[in-house]
Amino acid sequence: VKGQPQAKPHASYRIQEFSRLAGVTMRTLRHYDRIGLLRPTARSGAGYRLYSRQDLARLQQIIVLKFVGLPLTKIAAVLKQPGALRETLDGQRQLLGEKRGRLTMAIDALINMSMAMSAGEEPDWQGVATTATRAAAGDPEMWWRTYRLQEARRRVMERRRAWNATREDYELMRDIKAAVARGDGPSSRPGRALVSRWQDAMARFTGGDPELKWAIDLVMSDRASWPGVALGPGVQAYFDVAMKSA
Amino acid sequence: VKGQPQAKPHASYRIQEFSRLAGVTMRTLRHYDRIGLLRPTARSGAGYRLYSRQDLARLQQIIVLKFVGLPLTKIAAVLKQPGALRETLDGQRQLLGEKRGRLTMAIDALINMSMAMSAGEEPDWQGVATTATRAAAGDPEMWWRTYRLQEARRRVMERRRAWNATREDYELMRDIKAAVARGDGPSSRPGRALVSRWQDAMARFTGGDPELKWAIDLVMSDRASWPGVALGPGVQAYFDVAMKSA
DNA sequence: GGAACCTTAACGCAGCGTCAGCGTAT
DNA sequence: AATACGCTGACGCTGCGTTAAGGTTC
Repeated sequence: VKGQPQAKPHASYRIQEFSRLAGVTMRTLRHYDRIGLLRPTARSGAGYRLYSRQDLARLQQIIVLKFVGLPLTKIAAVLKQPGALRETLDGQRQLLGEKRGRLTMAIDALINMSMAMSAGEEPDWQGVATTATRAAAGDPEMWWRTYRLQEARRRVMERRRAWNATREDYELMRDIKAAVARGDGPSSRPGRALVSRWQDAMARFTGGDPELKWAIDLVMSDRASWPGVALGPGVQAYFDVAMKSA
Repeated sequence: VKGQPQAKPHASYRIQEFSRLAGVTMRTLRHYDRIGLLRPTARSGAGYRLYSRQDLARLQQIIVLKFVGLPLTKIAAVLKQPGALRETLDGQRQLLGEKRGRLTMAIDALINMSMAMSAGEEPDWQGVATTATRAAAGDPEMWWRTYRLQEARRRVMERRRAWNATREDYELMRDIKAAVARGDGPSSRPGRALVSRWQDAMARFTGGDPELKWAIDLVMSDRASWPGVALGPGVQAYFDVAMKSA
């Protein structure tokens, strides 16, 4: 009755074959069906689920979104409203970054405990407990901020290594310094042009990476602790404006 | 009846005060009580839970162990058998490292998708899906290993930056090279002494950090891809023996 | 006697794994 | 008639949050 050799035309995969094809379990597929996340294209007379190629494409999207940590309900939402995808993913990136920060803290705690025990001491339960409760509460206390800052610095440095500044960039810095020296602020007429040039440069630097943008923002907002890299308050003002309106 | 001003002597904290003291919710305390993880020292006549200082100490240990990702059942186990603590923590370190690796992969995936979308393209759903299923399965395929390797390299490099080699270390390397040149292998009589010196040096380098040891092992086992750092197969043999028997 | 505090019991949550009990295709 | 495959419940798991309905202390 069926003759096609390769391409199954319609909705020809039964659940087992389909699950192996996609690398998920059958139980998962039934679950997705029940909650309405991925309904098979058709059902056989006996009620067998019949999946198609389109189903596979959709399932792969689901897998990816699950991999980046989205809950199934949000996955359903973004698949229904693809316009919100960008935003959702960017938010997710932020979130994963924080998670990684906490993981790093936990790993560091383990290292410290390990070292203490190697030295025959008791681990500092109380100290770690304080850090832990703060981190769990998402408390923006010193410790936590420090970690986010570290992560942010790491990212900015990484990017900077892979980056080679163009002549434009140097000219921009020169022009901004000159403007500051003349007393032109970022909201003056020539200043606004500089701000927009700065934004362009930043966009090139970040490559449209919002996490990197956040990182830069974080690092710059910590300028109090920057040692010798004083840009001067005038230049700083340019940065602030460029950042806020970007 | 009670007169002590500061130090509550016996079991004087009721649940609310105690929860605030420790930074956990009352519900959590009740939960721990029910599952037998942390029973209050006493109960009042009316059945109120009464916690003591010892309870606080134990709770802090629990908090720490939870922070590093141990499930409550395992926490109960290691608190009952403190001898297994070392091992448990080391295993946990390994596990968290892997988790962080997967998080990094997810973040990278997000970055790639973000870049694709910025360029007006569709994200590579299928490609990411493959990676995702492999990572989820803990599949020791290329990708996965690559990530573990990257992490391992990062750790070794980090440590190396903070490390300054002593004269002993240089002498050790010289001696080993000499031994190899003479044809003495790691199982020869003089060779065994060198192996044990190497182990000592490694112990100093890792500071008793098993994750770092794993990292070194991983990086070294990938020697095929080391570019110019050829130690020569003779030296390599020393390393392998030292590593295996450490 | 009212406010603040305590108790137990029980449902809900996310994302499936894992039976159990029963049809279907071949 | 055996075997592999499919179906729908329904409970279990983790670590609590969150009512609900009621006692205790001051």
